[in-house]
Amino acid sequence: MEENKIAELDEETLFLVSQTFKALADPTRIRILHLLFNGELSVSNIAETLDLNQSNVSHQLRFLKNLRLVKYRRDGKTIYYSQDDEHVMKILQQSIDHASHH
Amino acid sequence: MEENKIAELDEETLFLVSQTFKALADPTRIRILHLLFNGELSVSNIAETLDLNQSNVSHQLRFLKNLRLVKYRRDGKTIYYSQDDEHVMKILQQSIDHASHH
DNA sequence: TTATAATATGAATATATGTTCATATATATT
DNA sequence: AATATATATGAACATATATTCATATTATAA
Repeated sequence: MEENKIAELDEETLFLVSQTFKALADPTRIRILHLLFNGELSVSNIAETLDLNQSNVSHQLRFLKNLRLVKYRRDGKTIYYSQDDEHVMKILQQSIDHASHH
Repeated sequence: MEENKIAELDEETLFLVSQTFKALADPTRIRILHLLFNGELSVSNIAETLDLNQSNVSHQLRFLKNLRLVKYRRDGKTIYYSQDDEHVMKILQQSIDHASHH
């Protein structure tokens, strides 16, 4: 029988994983993603709902967009953001559930 | 019918979740936890294996211990660390698998 | 074209974080 | 008791990060 040895961690995977968790490591970004559970929202809508600076929200959304955790569509002057990574959203949901039971 | 509305995020849960993901957001800590998939290891063993400063490993282990992601036992001069949060370790494993397929 | 609204961007800044260095603590050995 | 080994700790430092401010961009409406 072979040992159930865990595979090596290559540099690229390590970077990707750490970046993804970094996205989830900030309260503001968690709140934004948490909001997007309910569906797409405009930047100003997110900012109002969470009582955040528009610029701040825009910066954070860019961060999330670069990691492809969210996507957007434009409708006139308004840009609607929505989730774009089921796996990460599921992990976030699980972790919130897990943490909220304490 | 009611809408499937997502519950509010209270301050404490938000903090806990962000802290947990912060633990997973650093490459060094990911490498340490990844090593611990295979079982308990001493501080010096971790440091050697990952080619890290002993002090650095010690600091990171303290961080992980404070979040109860790892636990330790002493045997003489040696202290052995091991994983202590199945849920988080499962999430890490999933995320590594997910990321390594790209 | 001018004005208005929604969003994005870059610079500035304060704070957080990761790592190293020097040293302290705890245990074992002689 | 003196020495050696394993780990922990605190200070220092460099870098990263989150937020704000001022302004640019893009699209609509007057």
